[in-house]
Amino acid sequence: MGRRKIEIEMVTDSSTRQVTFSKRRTGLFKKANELAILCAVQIAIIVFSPGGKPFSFGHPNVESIVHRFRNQDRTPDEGTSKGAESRDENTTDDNLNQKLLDLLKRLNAEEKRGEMLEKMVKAKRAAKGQPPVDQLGLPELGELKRSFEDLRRKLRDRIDDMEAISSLLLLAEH
Amino acid sequence: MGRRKIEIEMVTDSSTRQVTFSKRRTGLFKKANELAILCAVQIAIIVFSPGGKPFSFGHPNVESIVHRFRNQDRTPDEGTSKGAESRDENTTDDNLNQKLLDLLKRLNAEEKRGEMLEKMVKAKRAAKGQPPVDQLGLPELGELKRSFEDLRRKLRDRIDDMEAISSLLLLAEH
DNA sequence: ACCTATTAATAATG
DNA sequence: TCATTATTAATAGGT
Repeated sequence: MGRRKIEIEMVTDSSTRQVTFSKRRTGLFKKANELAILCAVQIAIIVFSPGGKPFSFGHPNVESIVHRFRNQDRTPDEGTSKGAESRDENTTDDNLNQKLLDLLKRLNAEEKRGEMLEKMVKAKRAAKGQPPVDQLGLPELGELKRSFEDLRRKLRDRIDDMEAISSLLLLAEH
Repeated sequence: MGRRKIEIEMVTDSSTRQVTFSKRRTGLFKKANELAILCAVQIAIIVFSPGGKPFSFGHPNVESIVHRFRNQDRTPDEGTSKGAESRDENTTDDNLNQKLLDLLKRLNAEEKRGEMLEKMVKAKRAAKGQPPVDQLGLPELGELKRSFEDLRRKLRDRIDDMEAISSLLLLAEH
């Protein structure tokens, strides 16, 4: 739909590619907005430009949709209301209970990890008098970084768990 | 672009709305795929149908893009390499050092908080024999939920800190 | 940024 | 949901 038809393959000229990206990103976000309004649905788009810059569109916003997606909350409004739906509340509450236990287990694991990091830094400091972190050797720096990244990953998972639990608690509250 | 022009407002007839959703979702994903290929970029779309069912498109996949977005990793290839940039490394490293200390302080604070939660649950269990969480009274449930939400907030903050630290460590590694 | 010839998406219909 | 097609909307290339 332009002056001539183009093949769907990488645009080789980087300047042209950037222009194409801008135009098509605009078009895509416009389409997404129309879809959201026409059909009253939630939608999120994340795209990184050729230069690595993030662009996003969200209706109503990106985070809530990512969150909903991660928690896979199916809320089909297809209201085939079948009254008296086999009270499987026990299952739900068992899940909640199990999730709490898992969470606490992870809390302990990560406390240990946090202590490890702390010890590591302290050991380094003790060994070299009062050397700030920038005095650490390259290998240790790498190790420290990996530890942080690992811890961060675990924390993210834990946050997801907590969100799930919060939801369940909210439900339990009526 | 159909037999007649339509206004961008919610389609009232639910059947028509579902059809519109299907068609436009297909079109949107196709456009997203073209954008990804033409411009060699990463893109993710999450959309919930009018019935609440999740649909997603990801190039190369949704999760990695959401992750990259959350970590806000800017990797602009705009290589305006200015050599020898005024060595303010001391400032940077002092910041890093301070951030590490702050982080460790928070780690301790949250370990305590985690223990509190654990104690709370245990106390409840002890008091009532072996009652699962669903046996907690409403006030206690609310309290537990608030604790979780508070802890979650703190964890989020800590993740931000850790990301900053990771970046700094990456820089320090050259 | 803007223009516009041309292609592509899609609303209505079967 | 699938196919057709009249019509509108997006956009490639040029300025």
